[in-house]
Amino acid sequence: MIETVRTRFAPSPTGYLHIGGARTALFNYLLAKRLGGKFLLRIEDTDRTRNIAGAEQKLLDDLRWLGLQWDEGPQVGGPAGPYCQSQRLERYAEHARRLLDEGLAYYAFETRAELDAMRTAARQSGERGFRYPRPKSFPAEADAQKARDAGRPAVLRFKMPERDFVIHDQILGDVDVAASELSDFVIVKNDGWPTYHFAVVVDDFHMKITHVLRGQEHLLNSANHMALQEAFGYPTPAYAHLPIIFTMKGGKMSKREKDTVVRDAVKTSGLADDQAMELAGLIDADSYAAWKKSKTQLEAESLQRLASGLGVALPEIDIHDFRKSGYLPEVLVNFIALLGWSPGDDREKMTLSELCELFGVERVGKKSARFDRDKLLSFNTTALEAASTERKLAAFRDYLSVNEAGPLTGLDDALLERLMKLCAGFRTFSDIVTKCAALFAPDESLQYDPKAVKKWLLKGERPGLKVLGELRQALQGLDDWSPQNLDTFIRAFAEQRELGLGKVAQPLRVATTGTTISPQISDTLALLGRERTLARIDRALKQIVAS
RNA sequence: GCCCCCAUCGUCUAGAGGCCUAGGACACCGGCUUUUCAUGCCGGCGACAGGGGUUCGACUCCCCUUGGGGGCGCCA
Repeated sequence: MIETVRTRFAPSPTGYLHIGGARTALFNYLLAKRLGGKFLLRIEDTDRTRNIAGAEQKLLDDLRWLGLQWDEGPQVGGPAGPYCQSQRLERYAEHARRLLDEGLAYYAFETRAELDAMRTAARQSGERGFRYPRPKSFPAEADAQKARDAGRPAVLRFKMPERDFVIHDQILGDVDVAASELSDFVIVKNDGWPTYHFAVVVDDFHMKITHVLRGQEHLLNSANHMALQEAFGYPTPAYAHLPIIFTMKGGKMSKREKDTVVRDAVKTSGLADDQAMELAGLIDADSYAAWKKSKTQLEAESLQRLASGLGVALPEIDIHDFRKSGYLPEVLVNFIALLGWSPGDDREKMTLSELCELFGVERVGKKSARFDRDKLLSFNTTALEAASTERKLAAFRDYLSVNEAGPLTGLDDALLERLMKLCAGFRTFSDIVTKCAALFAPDESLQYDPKAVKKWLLKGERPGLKVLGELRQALQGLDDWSPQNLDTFIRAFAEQRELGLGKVAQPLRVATTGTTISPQISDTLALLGRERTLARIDRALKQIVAS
């Protein structure tokens, strides 16, 4: 009988799904679909200190948003559940018991500080990395209790076989791991919870996982896992270690990139420390100093506050970031698929179902892939252009739903559709917002971009202001406020004064939107309506002349 | 420091010894379209890291060097 292919994605609930995780999830999903198997989702929440409330739900939402629905896992169930490791503790305990009874695991009582000291010493003196010194004889159960009573930690370590391992990797080929590189690693923590290495082996077996696709940073871990599988008599799944995703600068793409961007912005802005701290809403000068020296990361909210205070945009890292920026999920899926994989020809644009047909581990490369935001943007632009109105409308609504309420939030479908038409060529939904938000904001809140005002209204002899005044008068007499008529009117006006259209449109645009960016001017005015257009021009005339 | 992985245009990649004068996409540069922004269209620039082998022949195979990256947790 041919074994059913079963893959899994096993994130830990520490935040939103990020690009690297999404790629891993996607490849596992594709492999399962390609081979007619099942894709499972498992939550690895064995680190109680790192678990973040609500993160699991976010993870699931992001996965679903991408269209990567799991066949078994949280919220859908399945025969191998529960699918949260925190709900499978008895199983790990049984397995630990088994190893302990067979003399394949033993208690260890070092504190973290002691271990740190041992590691430092090992790294300084020896050429080898640190290996935990296995005791001649293993402590008894009673010793563990004694240690705990004395306030010492008690963990369980696995007795690593003294031999080399060969990882048969479907992407990298055979990778040798020397015995000297392996050590008696911890399988049960002091709090009684399993470590990742331990839980993953137990669960992958009981969930009948046949293929494990994960990031290359896990490569050497596989030896640990194989040793454990051997100890339990469990088969080793097929391994495939995916190339790491880099930032354009090189180096693993991680949330840290956000810190880097803001840190650099703080430095170039020359902002004083106390001002920066106030912006970020921080009170602890020491932790701020540590952050500034790249030693720590700021928590998301402070980072966001600091970034917007400095007027810099945080780079998108999490899938949710891209969603908020107005990317299409199908584009993200398409683009992420190309990070380390290619169909083998010049084809680049593919839907999820096409990917399901085409995907294969054989075509996954070994080289790490840089995440090229420009190319993603281009993909999004093209896809948006090609998408049906219904699709775009739904996506636009989704975009608005994940962004804080703005001027466009309450608009009806007809209006949103109209905006998309007027903004043809937009690259993300955010483009539409930047282009149209001013039109739906209250007149009083209008901000004038000083540069735009200077260039189009105040420069030289102020021809712009003069034109605007004349325009105001002429517009006053115009009753048919349709875009067509406005267009005719503006063209005629320009022709009459022998002015280029820009000389007419730009002063109008600045006066009515405060910026040089908006839909075509006739549409801009039509959208605004007669009264508001005139009111805005009056307001501009008054404010700018006064300045 | 030690171990492991990787190496084709700036970036993602095609290339499985002769198909390569190395193809595509993004970026970039130039031009066109244009009332702003953004699209769109046309054209251009642009790579086999270096050195040794193997072979009639190497981008493709082997070795070394160099460069890049990852791992070395009671994180996953």
